[in-house]
Amino acid sequence: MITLTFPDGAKREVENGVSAAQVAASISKSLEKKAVAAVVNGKLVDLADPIPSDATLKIVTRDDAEALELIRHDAAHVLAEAVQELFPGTQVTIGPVIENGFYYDFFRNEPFTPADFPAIEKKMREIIARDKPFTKSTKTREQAKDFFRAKGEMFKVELVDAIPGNEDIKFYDQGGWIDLCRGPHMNSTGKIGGAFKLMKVAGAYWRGDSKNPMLTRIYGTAWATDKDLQAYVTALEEAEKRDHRKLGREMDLFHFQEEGPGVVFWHPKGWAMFQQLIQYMRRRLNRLGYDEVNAPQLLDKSLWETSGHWGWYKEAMFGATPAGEEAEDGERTYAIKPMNCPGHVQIFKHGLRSYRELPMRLAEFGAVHRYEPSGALHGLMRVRGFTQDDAHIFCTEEQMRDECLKINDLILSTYRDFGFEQIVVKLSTRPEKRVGSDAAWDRAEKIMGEVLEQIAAESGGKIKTAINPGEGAFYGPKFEYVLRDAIGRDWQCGTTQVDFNLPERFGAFYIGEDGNKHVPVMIHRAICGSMERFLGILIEHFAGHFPLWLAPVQVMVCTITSEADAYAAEVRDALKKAGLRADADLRNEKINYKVREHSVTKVPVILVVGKREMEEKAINMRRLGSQEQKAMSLAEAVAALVQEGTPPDLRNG
RNA sequence: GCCGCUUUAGCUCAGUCGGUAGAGCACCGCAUUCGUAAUGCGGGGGUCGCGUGUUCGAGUCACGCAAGCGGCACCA
Repeated sequence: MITLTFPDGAKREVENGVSAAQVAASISKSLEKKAVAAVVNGKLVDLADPIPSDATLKIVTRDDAEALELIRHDAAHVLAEAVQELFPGTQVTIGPVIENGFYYDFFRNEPFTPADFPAIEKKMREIIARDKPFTKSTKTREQAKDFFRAKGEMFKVELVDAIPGNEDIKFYDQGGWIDLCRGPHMNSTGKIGGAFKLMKVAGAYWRGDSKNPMLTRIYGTAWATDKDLQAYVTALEEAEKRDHRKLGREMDLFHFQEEGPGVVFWHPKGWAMFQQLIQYMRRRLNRLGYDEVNAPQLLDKSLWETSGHWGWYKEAMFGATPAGEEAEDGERTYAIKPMNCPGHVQIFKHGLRSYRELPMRLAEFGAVHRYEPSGALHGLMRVRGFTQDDAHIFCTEEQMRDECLKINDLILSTYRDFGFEQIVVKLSTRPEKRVGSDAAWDRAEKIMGEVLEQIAAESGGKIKTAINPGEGAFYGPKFEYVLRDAIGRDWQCGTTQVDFNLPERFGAFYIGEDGNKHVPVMIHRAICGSMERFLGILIEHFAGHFPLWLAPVQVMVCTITSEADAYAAEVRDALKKAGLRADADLRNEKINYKVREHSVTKVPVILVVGKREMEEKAINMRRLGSQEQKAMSLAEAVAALVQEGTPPDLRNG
């Protein structure tokens, strides 16, 4: 006999090796019917699995949170069966659960298209209606491979080979259709229900490697209830509405055009925001002992050979030579900078540096260009020309830890100023492609690891941390700061990279207290990362409804009749004089029309002026997203807007 | 870069079987001076992404290229 402990603490003695299904049946008829899987000792398992020893047991019903991933996983299997039934000869590969749904990768000479979805979904519903049980069996490695070879499923044969030797080769049968699977599954296909939908087709490399063949991936979403599915679809539509490319056009912030793939044309309004962002960062850096510099856009490629970038990243760099055939240095190849570090090392190297000058913090809003793969480009989020809020800190090894913590404070407080509270810090360790000795990497990673622990400890559990093995830069380990936006998407923005290599490669040194030459440690760091991308994130985070200090046009003064034109200009000028970005709409249009137009372009404050206001030196204020009207004197309005429009770093308290 | 899809007016989109292009908004003009999300009337605007081919004839069909979109891969 074994003892089972239920979530409520109740215990029960049962025969050794009974299944959760039998336990459920022994508790009640209704539980037997509702049970779809079980959690044994914290692990999700099949309902039919025998329970070998004393354990905690939770019977999972379809309504439980644990069932959702099973619904999705089971749906992936049903998708594969449906596809093979409809399109014989299609090979199946893998079909995992992902956030909000599942996908399945198929190999077929003809690609699928969304036009195939209705037929596939119909077939899936048929299979679900059959409500066949999922039954598990195991095969030996050879049996498994023979089984798939016989069916021409060559990708599956490869998968069998990839399963670690100590693991069972498990199969799930769902009414005759059988797939290799680690499990677990619910007890029958009928439990999947109807709240699923195929979403899109896409290409994906077999086993995630671009050297492998391309498969066709079908993505689906699946939920416990139709209501959840509908909520998800609605959320997607909402996300689409705040797409920064759409808002960028509607708000007249920027554009792209064919002659400049991946480079931004910033319009006056977008550039106003860009400048606000830079000025905010600049003020913060000034107070923290950074010196702003500017290094050349174009430098002889030898500098990048020295840094190692030419070796690793040549394919992703823009080269440049003089265009005239008669040019004196026609033979020389320059590179447009993809990074600011070599430039900053040159500034550090210029003149003899003393340990007294350390830490030396050189900051630059550096425009860099990278030849990103065409398929990677995505609005402002991934571009070929962008501006980094970059800085390099030259310091001693002893100062490194403290500098990393200061950078951490700067990054976290910056994100807070923009309303990002949920942040994850990840430590990326040495990649395969790297420079420098293992001893140097050991030291750097050790210190970074300790700093990471300190960051987590000091945040009181608010900041989550993680390790990304092998994801570091080629010259050193790095912290990646990932923030979560208003609709739950994660973005990697800030980064801190510790570098024991580049200063040495460039022959940078300082004179120490002992009178000898020492190589400094270099810390690379960015807060926003790319200003373009950060603005894209802000646009989507705020859905265009920016806080007043960031809004491209802060105030629009609208007249009701032309009688008030002169007064409206006076109001606008008063606002401008107070440092606000204001404009006046004196067009001969109805006030409804003006209110609508400026609301559509998301101007946060509309000041309406008519005869009444003109006579009283007053305004009538309307805020974006509200229909409320507030009458107040012009002086009051200016004072209130100046107060509200003050950037967070300049506010008192 | 890879797979798939898309590209028609500034924007959103229609355009049948291959017969020489259309709407709404925007823009311009006139009228209207009006109190918080679209005033009316009139007008101008397109080498149908670029190129080649098929055809008597191409926005429409084929091929190539480019850019964009959705993924994958990549992201110093």
